[in-house]
Amino acid sequence: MDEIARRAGVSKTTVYRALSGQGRIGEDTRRRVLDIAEEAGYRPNRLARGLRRSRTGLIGVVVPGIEGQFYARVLEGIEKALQDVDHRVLLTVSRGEQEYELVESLLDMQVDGLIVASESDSPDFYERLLRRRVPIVFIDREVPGLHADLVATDHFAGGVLLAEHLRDKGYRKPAFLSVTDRPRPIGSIEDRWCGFRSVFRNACLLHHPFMGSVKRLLREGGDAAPAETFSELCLLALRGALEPLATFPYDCVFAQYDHFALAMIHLLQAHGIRVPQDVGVVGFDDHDFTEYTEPPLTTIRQPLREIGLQAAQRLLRRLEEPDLPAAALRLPPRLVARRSSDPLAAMEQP
Amino acid sequence: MDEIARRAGVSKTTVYRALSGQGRIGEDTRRRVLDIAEEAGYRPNRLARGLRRSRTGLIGVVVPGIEGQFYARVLEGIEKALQDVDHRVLLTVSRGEQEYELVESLLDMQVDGLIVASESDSPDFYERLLRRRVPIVFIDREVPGLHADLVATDHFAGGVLLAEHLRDKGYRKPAFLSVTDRPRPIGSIEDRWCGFRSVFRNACLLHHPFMGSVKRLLREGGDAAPAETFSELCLLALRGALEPLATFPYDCVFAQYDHFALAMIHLLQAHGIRVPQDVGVVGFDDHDFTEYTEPPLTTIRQPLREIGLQAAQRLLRRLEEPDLPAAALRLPPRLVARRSSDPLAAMEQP
DNA sequence: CGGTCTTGCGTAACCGATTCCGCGACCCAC
DNA sequence: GTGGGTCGCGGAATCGGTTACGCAAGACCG
Repeated sequence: MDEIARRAGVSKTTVYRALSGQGRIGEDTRRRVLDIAEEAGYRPNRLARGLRRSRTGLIGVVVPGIEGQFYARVLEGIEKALQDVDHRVLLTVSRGEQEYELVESLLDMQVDGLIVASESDSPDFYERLLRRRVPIVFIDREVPGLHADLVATDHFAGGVLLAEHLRDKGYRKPAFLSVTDRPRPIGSIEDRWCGFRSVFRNACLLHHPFMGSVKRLLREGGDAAPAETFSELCLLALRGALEPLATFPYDCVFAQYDHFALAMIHLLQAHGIRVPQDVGVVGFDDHDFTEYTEPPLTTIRQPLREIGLQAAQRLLRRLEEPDLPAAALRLPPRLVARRSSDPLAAMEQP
Repeated sequence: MDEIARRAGVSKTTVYRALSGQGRIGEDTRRRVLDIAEEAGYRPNRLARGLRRSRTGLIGVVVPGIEGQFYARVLEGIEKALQDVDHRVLLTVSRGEQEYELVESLLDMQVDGLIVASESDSPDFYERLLRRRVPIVFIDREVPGLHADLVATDHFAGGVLLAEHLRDKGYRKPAFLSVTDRPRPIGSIEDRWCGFRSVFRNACLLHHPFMGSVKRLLREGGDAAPAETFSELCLLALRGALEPLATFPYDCVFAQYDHFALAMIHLLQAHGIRVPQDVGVVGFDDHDFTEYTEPPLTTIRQPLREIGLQAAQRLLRRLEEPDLPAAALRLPPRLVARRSSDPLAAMEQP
C-alpha cells in the first residue's frame, strides 16, 4: 500500500480511500490510484485488516468427523452460505479429546463466530464456550438446558414419521435400536425416541453402548485396517451385542443410523429371518446407495445442506445483532419409503 | 500483552521472551510473567503473529465438493495431519466458476500453502497458480505437463487390478465406461484406461459426456430436488445415454464410479440381463454400503485418508524447503472383490 | 467581506506480536 | 584494572491496513 502511495504521489490514507470507496476523495485522484493499484496487482492483506478492524471474515467450524456423509453435507451448506458473503471457513475436526483446546485455537485466530457440532457431553465444555461470549450456533446436537442458537433436524418429527409409516404397514411390535456409547442417549436420539413412542406406546428401547467400540476401532484403523469399513464395523458391533438372534421378539426395528439398519438386516437375514416380511427395518439419514441395497432401505432424509445454510445465516445475522435472543430452528425431515418396511411390495416382487 | 507487561512491571519484550521461551531471561522474571499471563487468561493473537512473521499456520484447501465421500475423506486426512502440527485448514469449495478468485481470497488471508483438487482444465488457471510461487500440492487430479507436487491414487494400478480380476473370473469382452463431461478424459480416468488396456487389449471405450448433466442437476437441486439423490441422477443420466440395451455386446463393464456401476447394474437387471452371470460390473471408490447392494459391488478402494495425510505432509515439508523438487506420489489402491464380478459365487448363492 | 461549510488530502496513532539494537551490570581473565 | 564477554532487560521499529484528527483551499451565505 505504501508502494502504491509512493507511485501515485499521495499518502497511504488517500490510497485507502480510493480502494475502499470510503471517505472524500477527488475523482481523478481516485481513478489514478485505482489504475496504479490494478497495475501493481495489489491485493489487501486480510490479516492486517482483521487485526485493525477485529472482524476477520473467518468462521470457525467444529465437527466430529466428515467421513460420514452427514457432516460433510452440512459443511457444504455452511461453506456455500459463507462463500456467498465472502467469508471463509476455518475447519477443525474434533477427535474425541481436547475439544475445547480446538475452540481456543480458533479463537486465537480471531474468528468472528463459531459453528459447533460437538459430541461432547461435558457441560463444562459448553459453559466455557458460552462464557467466551463469541457468537455461536450449534448444529444437530441439542444440549439440554443450554441457552444458545441451534439448527437441527426435527428429530421428533422423524420419529413420528417412521412410526406412523411402520404402523400403516401393519407392524405392531416395534423396537428402537439406540446405539450410543453414552450413559444416556444424546438429545437427537432422545427426540426420535419420544416421537416414536408418541405413536407406538409399546415401543421397546434396545440400548447398547457399542457405538463406542465402533468409533474406537475406526480411529485405530483408518485406511490401514484390514478390509474393515465403517459398515463392517457396525455389523461386528451389532453381532456382538444381539447374538443369539434365534428368537427376535419384535416385528420391526428402527435403527438410528442407516449403517446399523443395514447391519441389522444382514444379521436378521443370516438367521433366516426375512426382511421385510418377518421383520421390517428402517434407518435414519438416507445415505447414498440405500436405494440399491437388498432390500432397499426405508429411511429418513435430513435436510443436511439446509441445516448448514441456516446455521451460517443465523450466525451472520447474530454478528450484526449480537443481542438477538437465542433460538432453536428445527427443520422438517422427509420419509423415504422403500421395500425394507413394505411386506406387501415384497410379496409381489420376489 | 501490554497489560501483562504492566502488571508484571516489565517491558513487552520481556513478556514475549517469557511466553515464547526465546531469548535470554531471568528464571524468576520468567516464572512471574508466566504466572500473571496464566491468571489473566492471556492468549496470543494469531493474526498479529502472522502479520509480523508472515507465517500464519493456515493452509488453504480447495476441493470441488465434499458431498461425495471422496473429498470428505481426503479432507479428513489433511485436517488430521495439520492439526497434529498446530496448523489450521481454511476450506473452500469450488463450484465450477471463478476458481482462481477463490485461490486469491485464500492468498489474501496469507495462507502458508495450498492443497488443491481442482476440476478445472483451463491451463491458465494452473499457470497463474504456479506463477504465484506459493507452496502448493495437488491431489487426485494430475494436470499433464504441470511441474508440481501431486499426491494421488495409482489409477493405472487400479485399472490393472480390475482388469486382471475380471480376466481371472472368466470375462473376455470388457467395456470401459467413462462418464466425464470433458472433451477428453481427465488424467486419472485416462490412467485407469491405460492400466485396464494393458491387460485387456480389446477393451472398448464407452465415452459419454453425461457427468455434466448430473452435476448441473445436482447444483440446481440440492436438498430441494424432488426425491433425487446423486445415485438417482446417475441412473437417469445412464439410462438416457445407453438405452436401448437389448443387445449389450460386452460381458463386463468397468464403470468409473460406484454410483455409475450401481446405476449400470440396475439398468442391466431391468433388461433381464443378470449380473454377474451375464455381465460383470465393477466400480471404483468403495463407497459405504457397496457391500450391501445386490449384488455386492466389486470395486477399488482408494487410500483416501492417506492421500490427505501425505499431501499435508508434503506441503509442510515444502514449507521448510521451498526448493524441494516437485514430485508425484502415487499410492497403491486395493481390490475389493465382491459378487458383482463373480459368476461362480453367484451360481452357488441364488 | 468576514464567517462558515465543504472538499481533498496528509499526519500520526493504532491493532498486537515480533525483532533488531543496544545498554548497564556483572563476571572473568590477563 | 581494563578489555572482552555474558546476562537480563528495555526502546523502538515493524508487519499492512484502518481511522481519528486536522489543515489549507475554495465555495457559499448573509
